[in-house]
Amino acid sequence: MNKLTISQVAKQGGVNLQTIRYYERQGLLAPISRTEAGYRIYQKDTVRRLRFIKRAQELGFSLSEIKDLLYLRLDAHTTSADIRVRAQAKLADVEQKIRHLEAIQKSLSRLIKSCRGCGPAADCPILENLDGEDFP
Amino acid sequence: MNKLTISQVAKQGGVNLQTIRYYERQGLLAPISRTEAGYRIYQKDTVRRLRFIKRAQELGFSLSEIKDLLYLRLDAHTTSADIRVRAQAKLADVEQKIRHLEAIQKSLSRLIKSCRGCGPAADCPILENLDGEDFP
DNA sequence: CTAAACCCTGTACTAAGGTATAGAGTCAAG
DNA sequence: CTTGACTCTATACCTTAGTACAGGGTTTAG
Repeated sequence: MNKLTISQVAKQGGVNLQTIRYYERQGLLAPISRTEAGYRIYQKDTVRRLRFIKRAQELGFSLSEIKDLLYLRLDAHTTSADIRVRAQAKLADVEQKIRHLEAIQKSLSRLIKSCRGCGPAADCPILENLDGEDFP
Repeated sequence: MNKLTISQVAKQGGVNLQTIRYYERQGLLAPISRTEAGYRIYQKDTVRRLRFIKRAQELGFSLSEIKDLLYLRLDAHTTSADIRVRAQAKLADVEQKIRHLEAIQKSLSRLIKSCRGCGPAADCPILENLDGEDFP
């Protein structure tokens, strides 16, 4: 048998059962058919797709971006270059976030250095800085 | 006059009027009093506090953390060291996020390098990797 | 035959940080 | 006195990625 119920898919994919239905609503995952009673029927392949989704998420892709990737893959006109473009855009995205966080890191480090950590909070250079006026 | 209406505060603070009320609900900002009709009355000081909130947000603090900072500052027992501890925790937090994103960056870069960008999507090493099985 | 275990749909809830709208009251100018 | 600008509260909506529950139908084991 190659057929799976929703709970088997969830268990094998390591996700919550509700998540499967959620992915279906989001257009990421569909059962191949239904039983007469309306129960969803899946193939073994679905577990593979779940893994695809999880890995892409780990790389920072959102569900809607992952949906795009999945549809791109289905389209015979899609080339390897098309996929690479998505990956490059995501990389640029991630690098942007890193730069932003590094700027925050620098500011925080500077503030922490400026604070000797003694005296009342009223004199704390960190709070003074947040208050504005004086510091850059 | 040192009194401000809600829309004056919003304009001077560069935020939406609704945001002022939202911050009040979150315990970050309170009017000094109300008119007989129930209109909020603020001081000039409120604009300073708004600036405090915005700067702290830029440093990656959440509103609830900012609320903590504000209450800490009000407490006469709070020392400069208490504030520094918060800043250090936030710095650790930010550095953790940077490391996470750098790991993603590495994986994406590796995948992009592995893809020559030609041929059909079916042969794309990026998609193959997401599918699993072979690659780490 | 019945109870447990499963499945269905639809809805509501979570975090965070707001934004928008409805319906009502208030205030100042002309 | 009316119009427009302002304010009030309460509620709903947005994003993302799910989770939970209610109320019902189905399937399977004993």
